[in-house]
Order: sequence, then C-alpha cells, then structure tokens
Amino acid sequence: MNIKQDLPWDNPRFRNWVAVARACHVVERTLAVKLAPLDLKPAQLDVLMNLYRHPSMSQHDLARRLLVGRSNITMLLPQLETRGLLRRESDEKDKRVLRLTLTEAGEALLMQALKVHMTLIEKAMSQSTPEQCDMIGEQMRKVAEVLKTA
Amino acid sequence: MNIKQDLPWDNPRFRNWVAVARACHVVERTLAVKLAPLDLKPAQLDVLMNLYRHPSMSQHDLARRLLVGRSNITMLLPQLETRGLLRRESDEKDKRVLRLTLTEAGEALLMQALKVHMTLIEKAMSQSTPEQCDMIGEQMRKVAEVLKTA
DNA sequence: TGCTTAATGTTCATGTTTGAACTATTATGT
DNA sequence: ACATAATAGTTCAAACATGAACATTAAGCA
Repeated sequence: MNIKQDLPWDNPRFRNWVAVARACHVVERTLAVKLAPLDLKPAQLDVLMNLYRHPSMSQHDLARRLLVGRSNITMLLPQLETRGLLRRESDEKDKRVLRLTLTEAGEALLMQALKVHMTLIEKAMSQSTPEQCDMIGEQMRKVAEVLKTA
Repeated sequence: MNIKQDLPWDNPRFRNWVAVARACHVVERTLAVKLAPLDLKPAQLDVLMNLYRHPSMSQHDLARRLLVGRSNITMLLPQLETRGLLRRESDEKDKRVLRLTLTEAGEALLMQALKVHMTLIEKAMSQSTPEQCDMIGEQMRKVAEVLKTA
C-alpha cells in the first residue's frame, strides 16, 4: 500500500482548509499594514477589542481569550499602558489579579482601528452572500469547539 | 452621529470573520503540538509541502507562496538542509537563484507529517458537509484573491 | 491553625519573524 | 558597450512569542 495513494491534496477537506489558512494569513498581513498609521499591531488591537467587550478582565482571562501564554500578555500590556490606552488596577478581593480597563484614549483609538478593521473585512467578505457568511462563521465556531478536546 | 451606532460586533461579516481567525489560530496551535514528535514546526511543514508540490522552486518563489519575507526563508532553510531534508542547488542559467528540491528523507518525513496534519484537519472539519466544506474553500479563495489589490 | 496545592503575574533564555542594508548577478536602455 | 535598474539571496539588529522557573497570594484540607 502506497502512502501516496491518498495524498492530502486530493482530500477536499484538506484543500479547503489550506484556503482558509491562506485567507487568514492574507487578512492578517493586510490588517497589519492598514493599522500601521495608528501605530497599532493586530495583536494590540485584539487586546483593545477584548477589553472593550469584557471590561475588568484579568490578564489570565485575556490570555486565554487571545489563545496566547500569560507571559505574552505581560510583555504586551506595558506598551499600551504607557501610551495611556488602558489601566491595570489591582483587585481588592484577590491581590494576585490585575484588572484591565480601557481608558478614554484607548476607547477612542479602538474606534478608529475598528473602522479600519471593519473596512478590510467588508472587502474581504464582499464576495459572500449573508447566508454563506453566516454558514462559514457557524462552521468555524464548530472547528474551534471540536479542537478543544484535541 | 455616534460612531458606536454601528459597532463591528453587530456586523455579521465581522463577527463571522472573527470566528474564522480564531479557528485558524486554534488549528495552528494544535498542529504545532501534534508535529512536535516529528521535530517539525508548522512553518517547516509548509516549506516541505510547497517543495513537494513545486519542485525546483527558487527561494523567492517559495517566500511568495508562503506569504513571508525572503529573509525568513534564508533563516528557515539551513535547519532543514542540515537535517538532509532538502537540497539547494545553484541554477545554471541564472547564478543568482538557488533551486530547492526535497530529498528522499525530506519526502519521507513529509509523508509522516501529512498524516498528522490530515488527521487534524479531518477532525476539525468533521462537522461540515462536503458541500459546506467546498463552499468555505471557494469563498476563502475569493478572500485571498480580492485582497491582492488592497 | 498550619501545610500543601493551585492560581496569577513576572522574569528570563530561547527561538522566530521582520525589514532594511548589503553583495552578487542579470536586464534594460541609451 | 556601458551605465542604470531590477532581482536573488544573505546578514543583522530589533521586535515578538514562547515556555519554564520563580514570587506572591489564595484555597483546600488535615
């Protein structure tokens, strides 16, 4: 039995996933370019977005949401805090945790960045019907779900 | 006019794209773990895959395929060449370019890694019907296409 | 209460990615 | 032919991500 009989490229799931990965990569790179004028990196935008939607998060929770290590957050935050975009306040109940909140400036910059991001995504997804788009989102949420146990 | 009137999270395209990005991230991280026993990183697997499908590529072409800088390739290749997984041979016609080809060992390792990769993707996409899966791939190829001019 | 275990965040060493400057080679235009 | 442009690959420093080891604090339990 030849292993090459069933090469991944003949497998629809594989071929199509490669397309997903490539699209993600392209969007990420493009976003980085578009955000440069705001002096913001995609990773930093992710932080701001998550803090906006979930104020008073701990660093640990933020790390889990962003799918990165805690140390990554530690390295990431000072840049944003120094720029006055967010605050880190020690939790009274549990002195181990630091609670994170956006400042006014952080929220303002986030809104600018979101305009950029949204414009890009609108363009990227402009070829899909709303139904297709929803279906894609639905399936991708399943992907993330099913891999939690793997 | 309040900018928050139309927050991205209310926009289906945006919400669904976030799901795509998260799924990609999860798959990438999981793949890294699964490939560790082969002492191979996802980026290295990408190199092997591309060389298998497009033998005698130049480093420049490889970089463009991987959506990565040329210097990245320069840093990446020695690891693989030292392990005897690929060869770099100077082109006779154009002495600037180096042509890349997999060795037997490289191909063998690639086949092992592909099994791992394929198993992961099979699991990740197991929730989608073949029609859904094809549609996703189709739309994602359009995403990459439409962003070439942006 | 004490002792052990777990959780949060930081530090540090390591490996990766990037972009700009550089060398060598080829293409172009006058 | 010769000067100029462009191209392929390399080098290097800086930015970035990662995981293990660590300090501090909290929780579980005898």
